Amino acid sequence: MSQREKIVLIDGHSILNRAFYGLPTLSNSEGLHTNAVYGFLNIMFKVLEEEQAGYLAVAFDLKAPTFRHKMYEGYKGTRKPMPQELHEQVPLMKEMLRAMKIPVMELEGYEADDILGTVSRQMAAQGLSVSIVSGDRDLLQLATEEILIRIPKTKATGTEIEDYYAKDVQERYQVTPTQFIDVKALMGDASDNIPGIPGVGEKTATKIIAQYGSIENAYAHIEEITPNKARTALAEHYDMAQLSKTLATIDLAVPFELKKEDARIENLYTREALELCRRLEFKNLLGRFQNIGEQEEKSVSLTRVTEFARAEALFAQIGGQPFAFQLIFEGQELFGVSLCASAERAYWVEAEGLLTPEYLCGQISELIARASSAGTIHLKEQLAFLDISREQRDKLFDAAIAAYLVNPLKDSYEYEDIGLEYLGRTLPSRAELLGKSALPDAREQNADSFLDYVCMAPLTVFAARQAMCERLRELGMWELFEKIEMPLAYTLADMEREGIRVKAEELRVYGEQLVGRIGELEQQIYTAAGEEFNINSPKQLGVILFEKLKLPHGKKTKTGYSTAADVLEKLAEESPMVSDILEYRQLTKLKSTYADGLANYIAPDGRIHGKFHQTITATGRISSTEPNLQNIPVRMELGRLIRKVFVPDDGFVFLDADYSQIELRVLAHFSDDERLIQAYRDAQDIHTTTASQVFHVKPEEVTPLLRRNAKAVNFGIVYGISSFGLSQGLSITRQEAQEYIEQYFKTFPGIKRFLDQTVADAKKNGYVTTMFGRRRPVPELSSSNFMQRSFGERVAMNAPIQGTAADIIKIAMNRVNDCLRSRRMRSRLILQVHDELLVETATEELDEVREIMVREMQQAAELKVRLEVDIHSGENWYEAK
DNA sequence: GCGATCACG
DNA sequence: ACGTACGTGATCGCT
Repeated sequence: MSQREKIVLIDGHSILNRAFYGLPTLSNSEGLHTNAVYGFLNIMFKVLEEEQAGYLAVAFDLKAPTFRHKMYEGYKGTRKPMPQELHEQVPLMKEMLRAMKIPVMELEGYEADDILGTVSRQMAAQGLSVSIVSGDRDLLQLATEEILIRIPKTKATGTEIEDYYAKDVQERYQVTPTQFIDVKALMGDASDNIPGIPGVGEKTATKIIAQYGSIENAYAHIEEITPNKARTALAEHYDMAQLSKTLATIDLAVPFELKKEDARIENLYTREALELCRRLEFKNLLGRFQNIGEQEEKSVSLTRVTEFARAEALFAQIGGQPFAFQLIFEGQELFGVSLCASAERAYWVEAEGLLTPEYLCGQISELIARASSAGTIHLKEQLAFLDISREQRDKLFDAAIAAYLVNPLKDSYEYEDIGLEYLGRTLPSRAELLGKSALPDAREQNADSFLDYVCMAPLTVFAARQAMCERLRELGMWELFEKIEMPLAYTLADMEREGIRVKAEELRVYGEQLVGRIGELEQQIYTAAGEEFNINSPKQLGVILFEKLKLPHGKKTKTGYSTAADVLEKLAEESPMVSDILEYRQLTKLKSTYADGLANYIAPDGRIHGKFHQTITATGRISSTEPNLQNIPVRMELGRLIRKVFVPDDGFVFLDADYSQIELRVLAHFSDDERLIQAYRDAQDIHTTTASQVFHVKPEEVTPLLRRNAKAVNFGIVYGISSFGLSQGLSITRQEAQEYIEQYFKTFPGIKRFLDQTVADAKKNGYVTTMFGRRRPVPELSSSNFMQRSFGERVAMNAPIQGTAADIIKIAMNRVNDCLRSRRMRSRLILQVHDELLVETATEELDEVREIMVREMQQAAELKVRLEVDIHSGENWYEAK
């Protein structure tokens, strides 16, 4: 390897561009796009490591016109503007370079190319070996025997770099680097608006220059040039060719000087750069800042406590101080508890011997009772072990819920996410510390990492809590957090503990009935197809339907023909087999997901204890898993029958209450639209009223079809209307859908005003909010991609509506649950399905519970229209709907 | 692990 | 021109 000192010169905009288009969209919690900066840094680090260079500088273009503009007004005139997502990353990139003390070279009147050309010559003259990194092949003209041009390619497998010294250019393009200019001048360059010679492309240009060496020499031998077309073109446009050559020539004598010493790489990993990497959430790069991390690392002492007396002393010592804790468990089994009352000292008390799980849980409950506050992560999951009285509840702080409210778009709210976001610290994740091991194995195999792991959560929560609370206050979400979301954690824990009773035997019988019919259909389908195949494979089904049977195929998916229900329904007339397939699909769905699926979740107590999640959805709704009890069939009768196996305990009945069109009512409230509000005040059927007003017919003349259309429009409005979406929903043309929408907005001008205003505000702020202050960031709104931006607009319209409805039912859930429990009633809230609550009601409490549910649901929020609640009782969920 | 499909609000 | 209705989760087939 050469002993000469090396300098790397980077073509800033060009590499940012490459990185931007080569990497998927990436943004941090502030909604800043970061993929170009990230990709740039990766390319930069890769090159520096490969070359072991001691010097580095980056050149950028400036906005100001260059000498080329003065020479030729069309120069770069029609170039596409940089997309906003890339544009906003340019200042971030420069900030990062400044933070790393890397010189940024810019000069008014010149392009980065000219600076790179000039500086590369200066450096080479000082005896350095020079590499220029660019995505732009125009720079190949700068290659010499000493100056290397490096062109990175972002591929799926990583970044690969093409290297060009002068001889490599010759080899690859059959011309010298200098001649490369002449080639470009002849063929022109659309992206730079270099005009070139009409009719001359790369092939001809290369041939001419390879033969004659330059445009000038070619012109001197103009009569020899072939083909004829090229000869006449060059003869006619020689002036243009010379202008093009001047435009395409990189200026090597720019009045700019890079001082070698300024470009010396001292330490890229400065504190400022670390801060910026944290802000941009470049997790993978943080490891490079290890030294700083270590300097920052305060000495934290972790203590494992296994003796009863020491545990007693510890609990006594923590006393009434604010603290953070984490119960560590798997399933029902508690392994111990970690806790801390300072950021420097954490303890792990292992459940062992005299330190029984019951004792530890009792001690933690006791500490909570004595303390003014206690923090943890994922409180709901720990409540099974704790006994926290109603009065103690508001002392508890769940950092996952807080982090979710601050940014509901993340997919994880573990301690490492919180450490990074609120403390700027990269903490080792569970996978890094323990791998895939179960807790007892991890404890045995690596006691030190296990101790690190269990202490991580309380230390993080203790340190981050204040910042998190401040952030919630700044964002106007403190009350939402304190009054709705934290209490909800207890309500959800109660619901999960109660579960819902399921008649296992009846469920089995239901499944058996399906099996018979599924077998019949299967045979019919095979017969019609003339062969056996897997009907559940869209791929195989597509081949049968659209290739073998030659049925007309509708839309396609990425992987082939679509066989989705809406496509098949339009084909049902073509062949009875298609109807069989649709029925087959329906039945197998019921069998696998519901009959068999649900049976797997019935616990020994005869009940299903599904989980409700509070930190999943972008809008504030809760979600349900293991199993999902929020998507039990109801729309089709056969599916709906499954609800008969969901039954109340003996001596109880179900009371099921649901909000009537809560989202449209929320919209009426937000929009203040007189007609919509009046419609609700008059207690009319809202879809009929909409149909009557939009289609200008008397209410009594609204046909079922008109009502159906109006209903679809109302749905569309709530989803963030678009003519395309509505046309899909109604199977009509986009033009017709557009007319419906225009008519609708004419009828309800307040709604149009509100939706427009909401989108405008969202674009200005970058987020939307609900009635109770819940936020949803909408980073898609600043996208230059039409599809993404349109999605952002629909989200901006929908999230405040869906989110406010979610806020309201959460309030109602807390109140209903609290009311039942504080009155010491036997009835229990057991399910929530977005606009519906199910209470397992003691027979003797039926009237009282009905009153409580209706009252609390109606009064959960005060809107400009009444919140209507429909309520039904029954011996099972089917009857109670 | 991901796409297609379909169950719900 | 672009080409989707908003929000979820479970199951299946396939790579």
